[in-house]
Order: sequence, then structure tokens, then C-alpha cells
Amino acid sequence: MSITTKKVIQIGVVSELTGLTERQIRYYEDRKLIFPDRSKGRVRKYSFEDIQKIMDIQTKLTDGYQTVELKRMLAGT
Amino acid sequence: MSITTKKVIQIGVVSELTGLTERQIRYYEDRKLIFPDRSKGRVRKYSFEDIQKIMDIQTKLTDGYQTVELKRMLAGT
DNA sequence: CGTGTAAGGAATTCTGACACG
DNA sequence: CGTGTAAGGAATTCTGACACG
Repeated sequence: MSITTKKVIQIGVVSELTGLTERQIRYYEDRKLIFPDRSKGRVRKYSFEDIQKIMDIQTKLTDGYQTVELKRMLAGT
Repeated sequence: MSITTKKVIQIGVVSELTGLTERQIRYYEDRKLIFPDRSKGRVRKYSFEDIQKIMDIQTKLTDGYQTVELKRMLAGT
């Protein structure tokens, strides 16, 4: 596992780096678009790759896509 | 700034990744060996590079060096 | 010197829910 | 559907200090 995929960043930092609210970030997880780790069952940890994904998701949403469609795209179905 | 030097990791995660206690990590900062960022004046944020440094410091300490000497080495003096 | 710990406060994150459109 | 917010609890981090050797 490279440092790109190492899940070590907490949601506050992700929020800062992406410019999105924690609410949005958590929602994308709820929609099965991103899969952060959890430290000891609680706090979410994201990787730099996740951050990339999140920004991509946001762009696509702005373009009019729905989370369900994005999920299909990710699944390659 | 690459993701190697981006300070986004909190002390709890650094502790996990390095195997050191938060006390040790904070002490090395006190000794001016590492320089984490602070988010909004409070919480420390480290980079992957910092983690490398921390592990290196620990190795050197185990080898018998003192923090003052390590600081000199870092300064290249 | 380098590290442990108990102490109290402050900031962060979590979940489930109600709201809007 | 995607996002905002107020609510209360839980986990995390912070600082300054006393301790040991």
C-alpha cells in the first residue's frame, strides 16, 4: 500500500482540502461512493486517493449526475 | 508541495504508524527536531515525511544519541 | 535526558433526525 | 436527492506539571 492509498486523514482535513462540508463527505460514504477506514470503530480516516475521488464525485454531481449513477460508473457496470 | 510533505496526519495516527507514544512525538517537537503544522492554532498535523523523520529520530536515540546532537545533524552543522 | 502519568479544558467527530425542494 | 442544522454524547488532543533516573 502506497501513501496514496493509506487512510490516515481525518474528515476535518479532508473538508479543508476539498472545500466540501463534512456532511457532503459523509453522505458520499452513505451512498457507497467512498470507503474510509475507521480508527477503533469511530473516527473516519481517508487517503489522498479518497480525496481525489471525493473531488471527482463533487464535479460529477455538479454536472448533473446522481450518486446512484456514479456508483454504477465506479462499479464499471 | 507533494503529498509526502503535506501535513495532514494527526498525532494519534502518527503514534499508530510509528509505534511511539504521543508524549515522545510531542517531545521531539519540543526539542525542535520536527515541525508539525497546527490547524486553527491547536491540533498538530504531520506529513509522511515527518513520520519518516520521527522513526529516524527514535532509531538514533536508541543508538545513544541525544536530541541536541540530532538537532545539530539536521542543521548540518 | 527522555518518557510516563493524572488533570482539566478545548476542539473534533459521530449518529439520528427534521427540514427543504 | 443532496445538503443544512441543532443536539447530545463520545473520543481526541492540548498544556503544564510532577516524577524517575
